[in-house]
Amino acid sequence: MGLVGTQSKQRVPRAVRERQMLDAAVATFAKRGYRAASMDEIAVAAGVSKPLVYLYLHSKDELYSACVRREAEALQAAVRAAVEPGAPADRQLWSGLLAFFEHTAAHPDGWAILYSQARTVGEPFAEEVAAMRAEIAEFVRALIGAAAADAHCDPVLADREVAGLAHALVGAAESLAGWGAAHSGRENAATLMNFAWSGLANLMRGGRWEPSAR
Amino acid sequence: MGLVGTQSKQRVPRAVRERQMLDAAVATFAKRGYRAASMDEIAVAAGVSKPLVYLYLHSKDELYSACVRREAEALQAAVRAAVEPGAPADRQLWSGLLAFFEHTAAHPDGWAILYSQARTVGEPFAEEVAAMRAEIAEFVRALIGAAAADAHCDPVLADREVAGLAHALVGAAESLAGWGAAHSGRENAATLMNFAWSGLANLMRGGRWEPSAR
Amino acid sequence: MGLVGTQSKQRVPRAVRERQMLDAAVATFAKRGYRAASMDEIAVAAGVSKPLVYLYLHSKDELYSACVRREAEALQAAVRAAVEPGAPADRQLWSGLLAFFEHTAAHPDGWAILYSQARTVGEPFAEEVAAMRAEIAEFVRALIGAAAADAHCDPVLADREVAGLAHALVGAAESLAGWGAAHSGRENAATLMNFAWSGLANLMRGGRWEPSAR
Amino acid sequence: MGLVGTQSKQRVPRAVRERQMLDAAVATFAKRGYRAASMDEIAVAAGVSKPLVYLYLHSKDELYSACVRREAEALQAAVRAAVEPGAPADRQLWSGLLAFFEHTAAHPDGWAILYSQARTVGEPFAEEVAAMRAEIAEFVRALIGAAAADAHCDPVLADREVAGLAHALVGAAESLAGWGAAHSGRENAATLMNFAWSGLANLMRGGRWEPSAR
DNA sequence: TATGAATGAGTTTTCATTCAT
DNA sequence: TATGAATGAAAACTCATTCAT
Repeated sequence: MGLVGTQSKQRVPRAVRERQMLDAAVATFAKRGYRAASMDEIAVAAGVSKPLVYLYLHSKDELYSACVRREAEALQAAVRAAVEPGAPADRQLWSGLLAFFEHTAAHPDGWAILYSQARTVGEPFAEEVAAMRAEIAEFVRALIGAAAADAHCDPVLADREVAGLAHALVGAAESLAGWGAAHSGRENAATLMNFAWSGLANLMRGGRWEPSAR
Repeated sequence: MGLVGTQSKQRVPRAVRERQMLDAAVATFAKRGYRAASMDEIAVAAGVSKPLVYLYLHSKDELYSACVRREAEALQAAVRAAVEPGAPADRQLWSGLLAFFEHTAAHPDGWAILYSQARTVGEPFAEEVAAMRAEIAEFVRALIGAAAADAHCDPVLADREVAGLAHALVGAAESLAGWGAAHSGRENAATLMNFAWSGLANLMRGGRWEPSAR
Repeated sequence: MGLVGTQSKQRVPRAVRERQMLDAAVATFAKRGYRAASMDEIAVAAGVSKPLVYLYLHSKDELYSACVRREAEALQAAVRAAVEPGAPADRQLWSGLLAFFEHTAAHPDGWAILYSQARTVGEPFAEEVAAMRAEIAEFVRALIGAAAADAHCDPVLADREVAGLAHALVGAAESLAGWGAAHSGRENAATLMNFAWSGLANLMRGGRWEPSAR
Repeated sequence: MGLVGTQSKQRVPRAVRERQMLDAAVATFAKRGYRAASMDEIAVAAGVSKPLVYLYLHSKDELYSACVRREAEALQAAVRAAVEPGAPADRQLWSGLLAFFEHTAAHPDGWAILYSQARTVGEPFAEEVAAMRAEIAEFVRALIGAAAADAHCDPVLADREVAGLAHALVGAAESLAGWGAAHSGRENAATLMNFAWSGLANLMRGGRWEPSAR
């Protein structure tokens, strides 16, 4: 006794324990989903007793919210850190996408919580996730807007159209992140840029695909 | 007694009852999510007793699977019916997208089950949904491949690249279907075509966006 | 099989089951108190499973409220049935007290719920009990008022004074009911009448005990 | 450091800390009831950590018992101090009642513990309270007995009858203390004396109310 | 003297599912 | 075909209590 590692009831500072719990919760929620994950399982995964989880995180809802907040902030931080503010719009978009795919590939459980699980309607944290998604979409929207301004694009794009494009791009990225977990972030980012960028460029030049256009 | 409308415990043919139950289940699952929806609530919504639901649909899982199957088939049928086999690829894509957006807008509960709810991992029907999604992606992939062949596109697109594009397109459509519920299917479809088609066209011509391209 | 009494899972009509549950709940709450009584124990005492208790009575709170309501109504009915409306006030009071003591002696558990347990502050049914007590006090107050009017009592008794007397009488009766559970209702009623009635009579004649009166 | 008021973990003598804890416990038990009050809440209210409460008071039960004991002794001391041993019986009763009502009005939380909460059967301190109540009743019984002896009351009152009267009086006082919290102790005491004393006097003179007495 | 960290045991409540008719 | 009656199993959450410092 007295040796490091001999602890039976480890005494660990609160901050550390909270991180352990969040780690365990993210993994468990990712694996099972919100409703199917039990507090019991999370506590076991965290290596503590259930009451301690409640003492620190208060409820299943708050625990999930804390997970979502942490993972969303990490993702946003990664993307934001990657983007060089002064660079041309396509460069910015590329950097952002690259960071996005690399982060989600590196943190699949966090991504599962943000994407697959948290969409679930009816749960009390739905707005937390919706807000994060809206923020990301707005970020992309601003990028597209800036690019359009750069290009002096003539038949100005309607706001609603830009917003729609942003949502489409976000959805495409999310889908690729899920599908392409096995592929490198660079490949995914390139796919999306190829897919989207010349479409955007064309749009900005005033070109439009017309349904009647045979 | 015996008069039409006087019976309280109606004897209704099995097929009709089953449809009532599926309707109620789809609505309830869409509103609450799989776990949160209770068989009690579904039975009440269907206007029958719980044992009858079990008699016909056997279990919550099977019930949900039946819902997913029905809604997935309806969506696929709608898309397939809209596409003219002989038409040029862009025309086919346009028709498919239009049908997709119109169907999801017309059946938001069905769409919620396919998209939001059913993604939830860990649930036993996850594969049902994944399969449907894969089928749709494959359909799109085939379209793109056909278009590429049409265009005699020279630096042949890698299979993996085409699949990635297909997934991106599907994700973009899904995202738009959720975001743009308020907008007309035609608008959404146009947005996506503008967004995606010239990118594809450009790709087929061998143009590529390059990260190094400053 | 087929013999009466061979049931393993008895099928009993809802009304009967509800009464069984209320009986068990009254006994258990009386023995343990509201918080200390567990739904498990009540279910076992009622000879059913816990879910059935919840199916019929919805929650511990509602269950307790139902108990209080039932016992309060029974007590009030017993007292009210015993009082002859036209009789002189002392006669009415006597009959009421007698019925009160006999009923509480015959239903000690019900009385425990109304008196000992239900006074507990902080519980959500407190007002239910307070209301019943107020109703009884009001009934007595009316009796005293009527007696005073009968007696043409001269220095009219202040309303507040009458109300105070009524509360004192109720408290005395409650105390006796608890203490004198072993004694006959008739004895208890006589004790109270002797204790209280000539005091009232004296008051009505204008006599008052004065603190200064050595 | 070392300056008065600078310490955060105050070193306070045991006696003082114990009083703080009892004060907090009395207030909390009064507000929530025995079961609903948590040791956590009490510790917070006392401004100390939970282990310290256990160090000094050992368990929830013992803590509650200590509260009951302290409040009961304070009430008894107040009543006893007010009664002049040599005075005539009615005078003694008057002084005791007055002190009782004034003390309970001044210490409503203490009274709540003794009266409302502690009656709860099934809890391990029930006897503590019952003992106190018995002691008070005995005190009153002695007073009545003395008065009867004073009055050379002829048809000697049976012991059981005197005890019953004492209990009735105590219950009346308790009821008034709860109902009449808003009224002055003097008013309440006067109400009771008027209510009870002439009844007692009459009894002692051999007068009895008879059920048959129409 | 004083406390942050930790838990075993128990609570109320819900739900998918079945039996007897 | 249809249902009222019934339950096993498990979930979220709380609490009195103790250990290590």
